[in-house]
Amino acid sequence: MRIVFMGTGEIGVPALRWLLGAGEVVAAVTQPDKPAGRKLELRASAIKQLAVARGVPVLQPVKMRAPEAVAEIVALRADVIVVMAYGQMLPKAVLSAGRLACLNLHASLLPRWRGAAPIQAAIEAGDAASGITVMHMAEGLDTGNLLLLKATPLAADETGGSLHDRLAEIAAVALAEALPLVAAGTAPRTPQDEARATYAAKLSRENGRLDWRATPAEIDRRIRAMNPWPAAHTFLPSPAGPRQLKVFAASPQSDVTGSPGEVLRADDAGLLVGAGRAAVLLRDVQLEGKRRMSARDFLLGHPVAPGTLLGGR
RNA sequence: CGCGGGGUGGAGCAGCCUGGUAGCUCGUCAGGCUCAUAACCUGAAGGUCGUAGGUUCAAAUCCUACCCCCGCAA
Repeated sequence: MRIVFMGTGEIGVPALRWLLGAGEVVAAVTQPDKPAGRKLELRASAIKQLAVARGVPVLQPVKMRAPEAVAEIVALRADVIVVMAYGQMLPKAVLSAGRLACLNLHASLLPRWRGAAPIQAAIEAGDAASGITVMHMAEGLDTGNLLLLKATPLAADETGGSLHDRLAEIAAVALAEALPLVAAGTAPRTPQDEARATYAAKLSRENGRLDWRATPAEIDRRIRAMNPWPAAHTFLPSPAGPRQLKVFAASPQSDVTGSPGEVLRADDAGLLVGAGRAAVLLRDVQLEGKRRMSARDFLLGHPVAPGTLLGGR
């Protein structure tokens, strides 16, 4: 089977790796290298790096909708096109460029959490489970007919990072189950229930801003969802002005009461901060310019007096 | 040359501007107090102050180059 893999994000790596071992990957299509990192050096996507390492041809069209780009894809005469976290909407001409199918792997149980940030959305919403959906691509945003879904329960301490990594592996397994069905012509094509569709918009740093008026449980979910990126954050007052403090782990404290954002206690256990009508214990933090560390270590060198108000800027 | 913070005993930080005995909070070890303790008291070990040069009588501190870590922005 001639397979074309289209993807950019790290989450697609296990799926591509599985494909490389299972079939004939005739090309990997990924976003152009972009300046990234502190030096703004050009960086190749994780997908490109893997493809190059395995000697698979790489295509990096700037605009997928451009006629030349479409022509390039069509010329590959793919049997199946597999898309995961590619980062661009695909024109109809590309969707139909796969002889048997054009599949998309999506990191949620569709139709819940269509869109760019389904992983974080599931955790922040407190969902009991997430998963991978394999669907036949359609022109809309994650609206294709369903082929199969593989669910995974969310742990109490689930983070965006842990779920991301797990779903990446599940995606490979899901693909391994879906591909034979496609080859046999027996792949299901179940329309999504539009009424149950929800959307997870692309994240920005603002999504990580902590609102201390929220309940401890909500704050904990946001912190876990945004860990490690874009990371939940608040602001710590200092003589030089508010400094950003990222929070990577915290525990809700229902038996403590404090006003929103007020530091109630700072000790070996961490920073106890008023949240909603209760409190949250910050255990893993990172001050801007510093490395991530336990709240305990942080406090050794950055004493925070009880009464300090977090969040103001 | 995208902007900025930082590299100081095991950990987190101060000291640097205004060169001249290495400081703080913890940790570790030993002893003491205590019914006991993560509490308290006493003492001890442990540092080429990122690397390489330079200035100086003298450099953690000033100058130059390089390496590494991190925040922003992408």
